[in-house]
Amino acid sequence: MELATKYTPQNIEDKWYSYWMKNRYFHSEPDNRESFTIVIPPPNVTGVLHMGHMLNNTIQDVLIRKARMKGKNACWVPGTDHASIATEAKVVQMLREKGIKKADLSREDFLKYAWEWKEKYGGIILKQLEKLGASCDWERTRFTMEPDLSEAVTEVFIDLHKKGMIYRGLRMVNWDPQGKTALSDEEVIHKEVNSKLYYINYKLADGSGSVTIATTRPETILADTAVCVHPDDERFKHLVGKKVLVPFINREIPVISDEYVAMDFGTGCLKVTPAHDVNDYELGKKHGLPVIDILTEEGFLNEKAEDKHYIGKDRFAVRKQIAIDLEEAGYIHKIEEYKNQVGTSERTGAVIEPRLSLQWFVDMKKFVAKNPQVLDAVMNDEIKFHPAKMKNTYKHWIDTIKDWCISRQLWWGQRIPAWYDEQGNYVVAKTAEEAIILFKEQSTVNSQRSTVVSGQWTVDRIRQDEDVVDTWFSSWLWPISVFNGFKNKKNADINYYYPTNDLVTAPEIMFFWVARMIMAGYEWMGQKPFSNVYYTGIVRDKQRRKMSKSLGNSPDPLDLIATNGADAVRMGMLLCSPAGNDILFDEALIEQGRNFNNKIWNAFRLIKGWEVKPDNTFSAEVLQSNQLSAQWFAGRMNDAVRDIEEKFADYKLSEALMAIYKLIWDDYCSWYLEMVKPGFQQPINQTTYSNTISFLDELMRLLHPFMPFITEEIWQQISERKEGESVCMAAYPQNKQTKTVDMVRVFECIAQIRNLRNSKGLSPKEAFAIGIKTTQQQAYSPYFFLIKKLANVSDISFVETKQDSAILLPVDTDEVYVYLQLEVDADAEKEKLAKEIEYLSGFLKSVEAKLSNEKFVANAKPELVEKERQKKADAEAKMKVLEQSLASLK
RNA sequence: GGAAGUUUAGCUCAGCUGGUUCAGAGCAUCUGCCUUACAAGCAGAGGGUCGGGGGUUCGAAUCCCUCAACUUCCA
Repeated sequence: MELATKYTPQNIEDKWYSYWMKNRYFHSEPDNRESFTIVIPPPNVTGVLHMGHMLNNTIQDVLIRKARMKGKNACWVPGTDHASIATEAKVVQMLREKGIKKADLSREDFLKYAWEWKEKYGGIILKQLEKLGASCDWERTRFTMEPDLSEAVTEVFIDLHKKGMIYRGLRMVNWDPQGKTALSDEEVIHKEVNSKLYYINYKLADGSGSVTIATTRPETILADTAVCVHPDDERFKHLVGKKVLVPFINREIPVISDEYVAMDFGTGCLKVTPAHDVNDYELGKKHGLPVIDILTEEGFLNEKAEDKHYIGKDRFAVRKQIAIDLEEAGYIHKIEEYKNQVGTSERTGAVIEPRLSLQWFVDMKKFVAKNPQVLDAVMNDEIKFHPAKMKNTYKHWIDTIKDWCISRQLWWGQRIPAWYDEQGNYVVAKTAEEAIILFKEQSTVNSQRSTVVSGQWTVDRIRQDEDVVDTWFSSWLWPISVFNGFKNKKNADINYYYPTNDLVTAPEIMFFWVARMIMAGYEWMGQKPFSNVYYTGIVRDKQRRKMSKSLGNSPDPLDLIATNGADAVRMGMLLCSPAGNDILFDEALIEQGRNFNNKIWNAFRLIKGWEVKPDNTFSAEVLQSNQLSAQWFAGRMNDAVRDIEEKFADYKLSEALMAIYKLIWDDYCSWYLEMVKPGFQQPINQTTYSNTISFLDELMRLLHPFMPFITEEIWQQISERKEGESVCMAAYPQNKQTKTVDMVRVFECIAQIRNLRNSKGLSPKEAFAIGIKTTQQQAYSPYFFLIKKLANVSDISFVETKQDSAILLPVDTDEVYVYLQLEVDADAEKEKLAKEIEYLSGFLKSVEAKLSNEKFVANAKPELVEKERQKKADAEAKMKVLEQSLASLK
């Protein structure tokens, strides 16, 4: 059957993925082999595959496939996380489209809809990963909200609470008025925005004048409870202790002094709004100021704002309106353009409102103090970061760690296992029944302390906390919970797979996830969760812009796969992504991958088309040449395998891939295949054919982790394979001791002749004879056949002197004479030679300078000095050749 | 405002603990070829004062100082 000249991945990829699945190659069960485990960074159930996922999962797949071929028991656990805010928003929107309001639903009904939604759409992203070729153990797919994993979350919450590392407290938190929930610090993204700085006059209550404050948030003046100046500020000293009136509502508030105020910012007078600013809150606490919260959970002004013009309106609408009103009423001193940082919600994009509320927190300082390995393991490389520079950022975060706000005012997620009685006392327990027991115990303890706590505790008289925990509070348990390490601490899976080996993730979630997994690992397993963390870059477009839906600059990965094949896309992504560097994605990269596919495909076509005959029907010359060629390539491959192994060890995947690319394209295709290729419609000898096939077999195995599909297709075709065999499970090539063949001079000779043809415009079809002057005939004599074949030379002989008409080509320290009746441009030749002599003499001079420098000879390592001497000798020999040929031109 | 990182060819990046005239790879570019595996290809070629300045050293892309630009993280 004739094979097409172009490789078409489409049918091939689906065919092999089904084959792999059918044979369950990706499924892992504990056995006596060494384990190699990766847990996927669970994508959101709401997610669809984007370029970042492509990169991230390609890398994981390369690592896991390689480990599998190395004979390890490879297990890549897939799954998704429930993404409480994002999913809840999606479900709310879906309901709205159906005309249902969330507020009209009970929690149970809402969750029913949410689960329905999850069942319908939650698996999309995992299906998409199959297209990429991801070799996940799909039988182990987990979801952060499935019962076992949820139970782990509850247990961990209770455990931490018992250990005193979870507390409930009234704090200033990051409030997302759109999601109507608190967020952790990590979920807030600071953005610089253009805004305005309003200078507003506050009248003194005694009528003796006014003070001017500066603010970017004039709507919050209605929540002001003081004006503050610096105690050393001479301008305002006389005002301290007086009262000023809040515009419009004329509330009397004091002028206080505190060193917190920056005298040189704005007017030096700061309005203090404890309910709506973190710093003001602290200031308020210090000075005993009242807290007036004028905002609702949606960010609308409430009745505490007093002025009915503004009550019930959105904070931004009020900001505009009040600015106008203040101006009209003559309160505005001036308005300046101003750039400031505004926190926004990572999920909804809403501007974050600092809000005082009662939330649950993890005491992170205590946690880290209890588990010092969290920092130490990373710093001493027990957990290696790739690239290592990420350690700095990690350390900084740990050193300045802040408490983690884990409660979310949502329904989609694990409900906080805290129970309240009618007096507002609470206990933390798994079930209502257990809570009641705890309440009773607590009451006994309390009454012994003679504090009488009244109350009857029954299931219907206590209520569970309405809130759920942060999704990351599930995710940080992932490497443990996917193996049921909480449910059954000693089960076979967790014993076998934990700690996992590699984690591949984006640097953006180092704090969200990586750091917290490390914390959880030490706290509950007493061990690190993984040994290596590979941080991928961010996928950007050519203009370095982050790829995003809103910019529309991201190609659809599935389209890319459909048109170019997964192998091409994988290669395109990997080639340009050294660890930790952003990748500037360009479809031209995929083209390179596609071309590479095609190159491999055509090499395969060539070999497949050969007619094979027994060795004894070939001349000794051909047999010897082919044997040497095979030896040479075996040596090259062996070097490459070693090199690739080193690059893998350093997690330099793009370099490893490049090494394979060059091995296949340059060494195998451009050199080896050309060396052994028989003439048109000529047969090839059996031994060479077998060698060529086994080389290709090995190359396919080397490349398989990067380009799984084409390698499988070809691997299956080049030899008889048994049912159930796959390159997935074939042994990864290993470095072995082989006899290397030095063909450097032969290659250079060929290159020089080709170069001559090129520069002289000679047809490659026109053969000519050459003579070689060398002291090392054995470097050439076995290769006459090859030189003739690859450089189209008709005859080769060793000579002592150059014929007048011959053209001289320097090859190392040898001379190659080309016998051609050719007009030689003597001047141009002379110039060329002169240039080279000049270069060499410069080189010699620098070497001699080194050698005559006593300090160099004295200080440098002896082998280095020896090397320099060798360099000198070589250069001198080469110089002689050049000078002779220059002389011969004269 | 605090911290870290980056700066090497047109582009993306390698260059470890100083030591081949050390400046390298892929892509792109240019030249010549439809040579029956592949034009998605073949054979070649050209491209860089290693961000600027200063220092240490026999010797600096590599170490130190300084300036500049960019990026990221934290507040």
